[in-house]
Amino acid sequence: MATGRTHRPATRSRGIPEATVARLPLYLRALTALSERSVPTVSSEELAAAAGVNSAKLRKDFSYLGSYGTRGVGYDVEYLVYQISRELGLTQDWPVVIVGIGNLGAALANYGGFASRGFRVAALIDADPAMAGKPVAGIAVQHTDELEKIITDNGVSIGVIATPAGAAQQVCDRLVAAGVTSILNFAPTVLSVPEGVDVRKVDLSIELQILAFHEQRKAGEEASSQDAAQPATTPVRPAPADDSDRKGPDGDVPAVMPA
Amino acid sequence: MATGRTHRPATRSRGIPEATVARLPLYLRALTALSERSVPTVSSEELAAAAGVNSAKLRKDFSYLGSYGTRGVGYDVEYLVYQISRELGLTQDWPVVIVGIGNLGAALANYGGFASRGFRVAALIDADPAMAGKPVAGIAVQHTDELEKIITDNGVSIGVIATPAGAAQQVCDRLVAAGVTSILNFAPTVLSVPEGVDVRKVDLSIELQILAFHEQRKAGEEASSQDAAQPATTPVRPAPADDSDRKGPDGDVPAVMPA
DNA sequence: CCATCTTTGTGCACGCGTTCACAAAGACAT
DNA sequence: ATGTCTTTGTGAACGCGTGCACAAAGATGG
Repeated sequence: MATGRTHRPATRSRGIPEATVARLPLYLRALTALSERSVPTVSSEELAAAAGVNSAKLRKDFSYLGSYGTRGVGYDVEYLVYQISRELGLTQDWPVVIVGIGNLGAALANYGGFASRGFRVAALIDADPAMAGKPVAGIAVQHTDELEKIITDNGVSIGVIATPAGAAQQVCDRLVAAGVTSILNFAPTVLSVPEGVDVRKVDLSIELQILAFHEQRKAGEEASSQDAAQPATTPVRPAPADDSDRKGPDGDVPAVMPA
Repeated sequence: MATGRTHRPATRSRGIPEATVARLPLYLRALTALSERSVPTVSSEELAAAAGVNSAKLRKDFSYLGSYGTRGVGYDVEYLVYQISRELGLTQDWPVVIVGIGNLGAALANYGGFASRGFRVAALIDADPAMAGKPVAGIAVQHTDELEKIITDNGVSIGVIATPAGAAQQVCDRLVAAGVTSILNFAPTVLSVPEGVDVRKVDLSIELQILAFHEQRKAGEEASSQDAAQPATTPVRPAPADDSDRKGPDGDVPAVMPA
């Protein structure tokens, strides 16, 4: 996923497919809920329903971890919680730093799900000197100048970037230089990192745009013609030397455009 | 389930693959930046680098939209911005409601990227009566009781859920019943919705757990054995008939072993 | 101990997505 | 015009992920 250049297999994570890894937290959450209700065992069918996936997929996912089920019975909830936690590395403590304590950064710092499972907010960092010392979520914000020291002193390997887009790459570079090897990026920018550093991005506006696409498709089966027909700026084609037999702006793939 | 048609095409959105749709916002962002710098044209190679993807992939993605490039030159930036915007449905206005104005909800309401491109925060809704009338990001929070009326009056089709997990499904149901057909879910829960409703989820702790997995792998190439060996609760196996030679909690290298 | 029933674990096939590699198309110089 | 050079658009191959369908494994009852 890293925006680096080389194309890593990315899926050869010790034999466990990336798609499976992405679902393990989902299973873990469902299992934890069952555990709190003292449910001793669960079948793949039940657990799959709770996690919102196909039961065959769930069984195949678990098969990558080992044979932890009992045929005819199902899976032992507690045991599975432990196994998945261990596989995800949640049995150890992960100190995390959040850089950029604006609205979003503060919300993340206050987010309960953070500290709940293995993750601990080691520090909050912001570039604004006025923020320094101010407590957010019970933790005093520190200035960006301290970044390198904080990372090394606390052995932080996971960083969260919640800065404006303009500062993200610079912050990223400093985090990586200081030893961070996993980054969760909330800034709307593509981060480029060296090989071996993982980057995952959470991008609000991208998600909304994807929804808008499907929404338009759903609504625009027969009534979307006038909306996009007259934009502010006329969609003039770049005028390619010869404009005679162009297929037209809509080309051969009319997509949503009415015939 | 999707028993209606051919088992959930999901990707047959009129010829444009889902994976491509997910990248269009990325291209659009890079193109917008170029546009602001008054760059007239851009090659697939340059744009791909800016978006952090492979150039062949980018060209193929664009080919689904039509033939908008000029061989030997590249793509006209302005024209492409328009085409992608139109394809994503960003040439029209999308009123959005945010339900759950806690730390996260408030941060989302303040998020600039929201209103910037086609999306408009039509209302903020919270279940806490004390919040009602209080302005957040310049908009007065309204009580949950008004939810249905707000949706229908404003013609809202996109809803953002930023409530606690416990309330998410209920809120979701009400949104859908009121006419919302696209939901962006920030609550750590699996939402179940009827056919025809799109749900995208943004889950902080899942992203962190995925990072932790890779982090553990990177760090644990030779030192991960003792960490998980002594958990608080001993990972007792559910005691199957035979417990002889289990691979053990840290006997990794399970199933698939690369040749 | 045997028969039956439940549920796991997985072989297999299929389809989507990615990438390579190259022919087609157009710009540009002569 | 013609040739050369650049860059697009895409055919084809390959690999990953998904879901079906079933045999193996174990529980349970007689």
